[in-house]
Amino acid sequence: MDSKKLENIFGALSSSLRLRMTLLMVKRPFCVCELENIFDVSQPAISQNLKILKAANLIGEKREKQWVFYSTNKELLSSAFGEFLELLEKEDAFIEIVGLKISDLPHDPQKSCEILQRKKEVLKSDLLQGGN
Amino acid sequence: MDSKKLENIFGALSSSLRLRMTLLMVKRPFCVCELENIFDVSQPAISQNLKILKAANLIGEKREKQWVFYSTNKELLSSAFGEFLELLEKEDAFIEIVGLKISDLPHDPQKSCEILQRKKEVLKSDLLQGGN
DNA sequence: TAAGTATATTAGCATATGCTTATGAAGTTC
DNA sequence: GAACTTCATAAGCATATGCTAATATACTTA
Repeated sequence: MDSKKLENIFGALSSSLRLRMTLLMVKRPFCVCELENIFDVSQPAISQNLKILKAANLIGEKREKQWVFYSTNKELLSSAFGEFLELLEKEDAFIEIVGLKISDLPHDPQKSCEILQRKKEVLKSDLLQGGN
Repeated sequence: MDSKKLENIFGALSSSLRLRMTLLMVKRPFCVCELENIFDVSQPAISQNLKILKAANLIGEKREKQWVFYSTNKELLSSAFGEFLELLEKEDAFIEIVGLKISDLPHDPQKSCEILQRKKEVLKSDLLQGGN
């Protein structure tokens, strides 16, 4: 579970529609035509949002006759949140994320900013950035 | 913790920059000028993203001399995720979210869709929608 | 109080998102 | 295999998002 996967999960759950769909599909599998009527958006909108949830691995699908049933992957949610909370505790997460050791930076913001500015000029910015 | 608050939290964590900022500020408080140099975006971009994190209550701020120090509200994250997982288990979450009892819907998608379509025509859509 | 520093806000712009309508593809049923 | 149903994809458009540059505000210090 890298941070890109977490980003996708959080992004998938950041819309009201997808959050409600996720909370619904945890109860039992639903097909697209049911979801379309429950949430009062067009069928393509449902499909598109299911695609986003699926890309985040938050739902699974199962074809049955002419229907496709989608259901929430509850285990993934639990484990993702758990791993995120672990990441918060992890002492060296700082290094992985910004390429710095926490001990490199004094608490005094004046000194800290000087160090960072120098570092910024030396290092290429792509070492620090991971896109958006 | 209603679903709107969860939405804000997930939205706040759905960008790479804000996710990394959150993981960083859990280690110790940081001021804007430090963050600006760490993440190689402009100072206004940092302030704007801090504002989003703060609106989701994910960070707290503490003024000290001319600096404003921001730090991650770790407890909120734990409790938010916990409450979301509880919501997934909650039997009647379905009712709150879509205004229907799960027992109203047969598993047979053909019958289920018919019921939903009738319900859709009867009920105003604003009972089912919560915006995006 | 003037100058300097840190942060916030505004305006503007490029890109992303999220819907709708139209269409395509795949499976079902008669 | 033709009509029907279900779902996915594409095109188009309006709005949201996220940055930068410019400016304002607030605090600090001499």
